[in-house]
Amino acid sequence: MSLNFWKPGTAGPGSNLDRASEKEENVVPYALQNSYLSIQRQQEQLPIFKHREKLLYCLEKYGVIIVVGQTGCGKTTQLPQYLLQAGWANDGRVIACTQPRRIAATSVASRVADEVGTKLGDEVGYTIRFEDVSSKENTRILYMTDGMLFRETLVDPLLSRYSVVMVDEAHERSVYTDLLLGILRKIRKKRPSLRIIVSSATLDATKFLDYFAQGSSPDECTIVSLEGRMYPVEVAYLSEPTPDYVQKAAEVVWNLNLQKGPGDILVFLTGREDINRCLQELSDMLPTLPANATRLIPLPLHAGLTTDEQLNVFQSAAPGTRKVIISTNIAEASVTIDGVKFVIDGGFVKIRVYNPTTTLASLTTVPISVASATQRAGRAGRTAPGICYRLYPMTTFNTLPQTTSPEITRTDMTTPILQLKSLGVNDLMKFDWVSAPPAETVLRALEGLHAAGMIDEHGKLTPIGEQVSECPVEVGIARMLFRSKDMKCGEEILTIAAMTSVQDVFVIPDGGAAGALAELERRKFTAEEGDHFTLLNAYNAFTRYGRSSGWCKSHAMSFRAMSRAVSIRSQLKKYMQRFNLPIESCEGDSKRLARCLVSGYWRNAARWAPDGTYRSVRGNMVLHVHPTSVLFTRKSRTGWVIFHEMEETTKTQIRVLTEIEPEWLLDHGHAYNEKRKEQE
DNA sequence: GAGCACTGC
Repeated sequence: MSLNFWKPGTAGPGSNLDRASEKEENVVPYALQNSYLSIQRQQEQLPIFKHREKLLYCLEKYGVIIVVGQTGCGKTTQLPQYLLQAGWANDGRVIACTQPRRIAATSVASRVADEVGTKLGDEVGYTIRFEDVSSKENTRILYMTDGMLFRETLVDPLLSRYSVVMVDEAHERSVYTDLLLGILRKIRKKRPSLRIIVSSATLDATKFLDYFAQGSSPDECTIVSLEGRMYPVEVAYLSEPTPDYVQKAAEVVWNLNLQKGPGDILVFLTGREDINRCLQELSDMLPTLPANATRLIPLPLHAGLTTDEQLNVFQSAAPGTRKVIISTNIAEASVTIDGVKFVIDGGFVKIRVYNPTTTLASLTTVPISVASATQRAGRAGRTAPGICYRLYPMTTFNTLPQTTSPEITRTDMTTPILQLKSLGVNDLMKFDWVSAPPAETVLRALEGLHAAGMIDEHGKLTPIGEQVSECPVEVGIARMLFRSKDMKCGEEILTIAAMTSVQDVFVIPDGGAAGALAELERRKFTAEEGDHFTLLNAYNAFTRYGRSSGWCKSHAMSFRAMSRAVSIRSQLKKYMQRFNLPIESCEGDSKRLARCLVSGYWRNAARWAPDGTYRSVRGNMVLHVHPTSVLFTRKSRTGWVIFHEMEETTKTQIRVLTEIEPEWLLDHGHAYNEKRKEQE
C-alpha cells in the first residue's frame, strides 16, 4: 500500500511516509511557529517567568491585557500566583480565573493550591456547578467555569469582590466566554479599577484587542506574548486529497508503526461511526503484522464511552506495544494524553448548527479551522518532538478558515437572552457582542420568550421572567416547574426536569446482542404515556435501588448521567423552595402530570399523520419519531404528542415524547388555535 | 427500525 505524502523520499530509508523538511518554511508552518529548542535545554525554567515583571507592569498601566501563549506555557497556573504575590488580592479582594470546562477549573485549582502551599478551598479554590470548594473569607485565587462567573453577574452586576478577572482559553469562544467578555467590557466602563486578562491563542488576539479597544482610550489595552513550552512538531501533508480519510488513517497508522520508533499515535476522526470503521480496518490488518513489529493496541475515545472505557487510553502501553488512540474532537482540548508522538489529523469535525428559521439543530461535518489543525498537531509535542500527518494536501490547508465560528453564532439564544435581559441589557441589537448572533436567532429567541410569558410586548422582563432567569434550566422546563404548583405535581415534574436536562441516560451499545439486551432493559421502565413518564420511572427505580453504579450497569443505564440527574434535581429543588413552589406528588394521576408537561412543551406539539410520521403544529413539518422513543413502535392513542426536542439528521426527528389530549393545548397561546382554524 | 462532536448554568 503506498502513501503519497508531501515531498516523498526526502528522508528515511525507502520510506514513502516521509515528513516535510523542517527547513522549507512553506512546508512546515506549524513546526516553525512552535520550535522552542532553547526550552528543551532548560526545561525546569518556565518561559513565563521572564515575563513576570512585564505582566505586572502592564496590569498597573493598562486595564485590559490580552495574553497570548500556547497551552503549556504556564499562564493558567502561574499568572494568578504572580498577581497574588504582587498584592492584587489584598484587602479581601479576589483574583478570578475562568475556564470553559469544569475539569480544567478543578484540576488547575488543585495544582495551584499545591504550589502555593495551601489546602484546596482555602487560599486557592474553585467554583463549578454543584461544587463550591472555596471560602468566602479566605479564598484569594478562585478558578471557576465561565458560566459560573457570568451567573454571578446576575447577583453582583459589578463583580465587586474581584480585582482581576482572567478569562482563560478565550479562543475557544464558548457562548458563556463570549457573554462574559461582553459583560466585563460593560463593567469596566462603570468600574475602571477592575482588571481584565484575556488569555488566547495567537490567531484571535487582535480580535479581542480590537474589541476592548473600541470606545476606550488607546492606552487601555495591550497584548503580551508568552513563549510556549512545546516540543517541535513537524507536519506532513498528503500530496493529493484522499477519497476515504478513514481508510487512509488506518493505512498511515499501519505504515507509521512499521517505519517509526516508539511513541503512541493519536488519530482525529469525526464521530463514533468513523472511529468504529477505522478500528475495524485496523483489526482486519492485524493478523498480517510481521512477528518482529511493534504490537498495535487500538483504542477508541469519544464522549459516548463510559468513564472506565475512557480511562483505558491513559494506561501506558506495555513494552513492545504501541497505543493507537482513535478519537473524536474530545482529544483536541478536553482530554490530554501524554506519550503521544504521532498525530494523524483527518481534517474534519462535527459541529452543532442551529437554524433559526426552522428552529432545528443539526450535526454537520465540516473542515476544521487552522487554529484547530494547529491545536491537533500540538498534541504530538507534549513530551517529546513529534510528527503530525494531515490527511489532506497543503493546498487544502491553505483554504481552511482561520478559526471555527464562535458558538454564539450557531446556537439557540433563548436562555442567554433571558439572562441578558435580567442583567439590564434591553436593546440586544445595540449590545456590543464580541461576535453577534444572527439577527434571526435573536428575533426567534425574543418571540419564544414572549410566547412563554417571560417578556412583555415591549420586551421588558415579566415578574416570572425575572425569576426564571435565575433558574439553570430551559425556559419551557422552568415554566413547567412554576405550573406544577397549580397541578400539584412538583415532586414528579422536578424529576422530569432533571432527567430531560441530562443526555444519554440509557446506554446504547453498538448493535448486536448487547444492543438488544440494552433495549430489553430499557423496556422495563416503559410507561404507556410516553418517554417523560419512562424517564420518571427510571429515576425512581435508580433511587429506590440505592443509586448504585452496579444497578445502572445491569439495567443499561449510565451511572454518570443518573448521578448528574440527582445533582440537578436537588439544585432545582432549592430554586423551587426559594420561589415558594410546593413539592407535592400527583399520587399517580398521570393526566394531571401530562397536563403540566404541556405548559412547558405546548410549542412542541405534533399530530399523527397516516403515513406513521407526525406533523408539527407549528410549521407543519414532517417529524419522525426517534427510535429510542417508547412511541416509536406504536401510535399515540390520542394521535397527539408533545416532545422535548427535534433535531435534523438525515430527516427531522423528535425525541422524548408524551401523548396528550389536544384540548390541553388550548390553555396555552394562540398557535394551536390558529392552526386548528386553518385545518377546519 | 436509527444512530449522537463537545461544553456549560
